[in-house]
Amino acid sequence: MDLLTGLNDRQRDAVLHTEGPVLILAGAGSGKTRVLTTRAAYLIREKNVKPWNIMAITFTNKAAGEMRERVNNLVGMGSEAVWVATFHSTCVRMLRRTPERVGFDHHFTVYDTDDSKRLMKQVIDGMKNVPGNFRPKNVLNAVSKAKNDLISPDEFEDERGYDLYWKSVAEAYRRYQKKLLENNAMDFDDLLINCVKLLRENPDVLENWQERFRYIMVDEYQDTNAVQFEMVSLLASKYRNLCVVGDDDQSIYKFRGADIKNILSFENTYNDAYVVRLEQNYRSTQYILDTANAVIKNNYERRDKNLWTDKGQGEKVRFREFGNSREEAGFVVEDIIRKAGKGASLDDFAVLYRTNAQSRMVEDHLVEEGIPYNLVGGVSFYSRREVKDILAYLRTVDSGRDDISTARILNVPKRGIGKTTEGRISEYAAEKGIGFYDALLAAKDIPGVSGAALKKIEAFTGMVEKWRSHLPEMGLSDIAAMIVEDIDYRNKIEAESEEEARDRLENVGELISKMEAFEEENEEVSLSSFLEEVSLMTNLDELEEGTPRVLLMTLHSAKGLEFPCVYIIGLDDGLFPGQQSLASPDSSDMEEERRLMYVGITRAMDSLTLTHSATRLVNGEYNAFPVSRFVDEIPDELLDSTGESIFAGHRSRLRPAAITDDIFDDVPARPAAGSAKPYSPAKPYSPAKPYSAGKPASASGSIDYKPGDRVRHRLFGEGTVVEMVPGPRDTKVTVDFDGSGRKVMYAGFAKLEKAD
DNA sequence: GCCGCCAGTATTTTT
DNA sequence: TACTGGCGGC
Repeated sequence: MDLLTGLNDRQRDAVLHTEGPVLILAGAGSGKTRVLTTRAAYLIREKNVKPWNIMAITFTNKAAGEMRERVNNLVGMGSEAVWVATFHSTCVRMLRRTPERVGFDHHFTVYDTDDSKRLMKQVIDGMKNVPGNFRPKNVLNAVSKAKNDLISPDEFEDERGYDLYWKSVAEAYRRYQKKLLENNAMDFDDLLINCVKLLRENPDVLENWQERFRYIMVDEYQDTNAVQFEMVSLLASKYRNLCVVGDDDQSIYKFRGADIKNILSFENTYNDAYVVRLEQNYRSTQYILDTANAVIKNNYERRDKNLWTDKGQGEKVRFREFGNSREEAGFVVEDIIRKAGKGASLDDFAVLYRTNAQSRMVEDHLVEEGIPYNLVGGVSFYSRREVKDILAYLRTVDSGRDDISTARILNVPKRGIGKTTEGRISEYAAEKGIGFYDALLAAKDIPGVSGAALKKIEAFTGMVEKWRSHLPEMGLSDIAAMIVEDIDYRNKIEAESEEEARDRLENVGELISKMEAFEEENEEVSLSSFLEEVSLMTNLDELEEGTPRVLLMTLHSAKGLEFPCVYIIGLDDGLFPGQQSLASPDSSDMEEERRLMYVGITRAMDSLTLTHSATRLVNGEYNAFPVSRFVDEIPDELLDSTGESIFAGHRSRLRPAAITDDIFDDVPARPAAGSAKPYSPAKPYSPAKPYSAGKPASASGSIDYKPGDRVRHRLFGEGTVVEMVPGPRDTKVTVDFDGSGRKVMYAGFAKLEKAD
């Protein structure tokens, strides 16, 4: 039974209990992925379950990827038949088999948030008598909420139609769904909803999938919403071998429709459920865990539990206060430098914050110090304009029913087909009940489309038809290259904006490389399959390993990750917990913020630092904030907060770090935080590309050294340049450091100085 | 049809 | 502060 060696009793229990409903309450860092993967292997090896009868569902591609790899390693032969996928890709795969059952054809496309917004805008523009303040984003939010609760447009109107505003939302919702169907497209929510619909309305299909998935495991169960719950329930209702894993304390996606009650009341839904609690934490030190426990126990809506570890006490959790956010960020960066100087790898560090805007200040300091970092979040590669443009071309070529994509590129790059013409075409399309692209093909019959416009439209459709005719024999990267060539993208984009052109073209190049890679990795490549994979990608999936770098991300993005050394910045009442949760009459909003804090604390393995800034620039104006209440919830004996506060009363518990702290032993003393200096804006800089790990903020820095030269680095001291390789964005420099050995770094980031 | 200016707005976001 | 979207002038 070598599978079970190394597991603790509880974990073993969870693995061995294979039949019937099982709830695994897995605290942070308690080895749940290991349990899930071992469980799959155990089912196959010891219980003779066929690999294809096992399904493991996760939320992120990343989690699915990790699980896949570990299952492959444990199971060996046949492991690829185990179904490991995200909710959304599971739905796509199920829907692709029989899309006609829910009114779609095999080429259906998946709309991302941007596409959905465009569509909703079209819908609203086509409506009369809309209320003021009727913006696509707001309407879409309401619609998404309704969808997550499985409420149809009609039900929505029945429930809330008495109010004029909500009546309009219901109408927009209805029209939006109709348009999606006409465009043969589904938004993210629809993937789940249509999947549930497919299973509910087609007993034969349901039966088929139930037979296929006899053992179902769901990861991060606390984040499931009503639709996901329904989908899992349907699939599991025949064999009832449903094993869910989660931690109610880590439920942080309520705003996306996640319902914590799904995990809290699992035993009510399945009254014969077997419950296993995993409470031994393998990640953090005792001080860190005690801190996490102290904070989370203030929540009412949770299952009581107590995480423990045998890792030892460790260091106390540090808390530092500053007068402004610049000092706060400066401290964090100096501290990282200090620790890195003592031998820590930059990969050991993560800086976590509540809102994305907070990254800027830290980025400034990192850039200034020449420390590589990677920002998770922001604009993802696949949402960049130029990438979406090319993808829209591909989608148009692929299906011709995706009006949003076709409309997007009709005049991109500019070819003189403006709003007026576009309006006439969509009007005609609506009149005839045909698609936008088909209306373009019939442009000559459209009244009001003049000779010049007609010529341009025909040139456009001519190109699309040509590309389409090449589809059968050409690879998709070749098609893409052909498109870029035919539309003269290079010149057009350079004419538009000299400055961004280089970046844009690089991104387009990268997209084509990704296609080539996709063609190499997959046996059966079609344009549709590529577009499908891409539509379900997120910025978290673009995180590449490589040059050691500090990670910057929101607390939300950090869930599921761990780091030896974690900084949580911005512990200000009003920022974290946020203003809305403070003002909310619903205590569950504050509880969600607290869970977020819990998630943040439990990311840390050995070292955790919390910081607070008394003043902060928010939305362009200065605000003063008290210390976060979450800090107050940590008992004094767990905190290293160095002295007492010089702030008058309130919650501050300490004197500013600079006065008593030895942390700044190698930097000039700075003024006390209490005497907050007036803010001086940081010097201008260009932010790093979020998706390009460790690449430089500005590649333009002058390089005055060459292989063989002696150079000096901020962290590693002096060394000799061994090699310099120019890369797409920056030059990779290899240096043999006298003290720290050989390192590879990007020139723009490393800020090497010539030493002689 | 295109470009530029002004006004409005601003958490978190697995897919 | 920083970005986006709408509208008016050319």
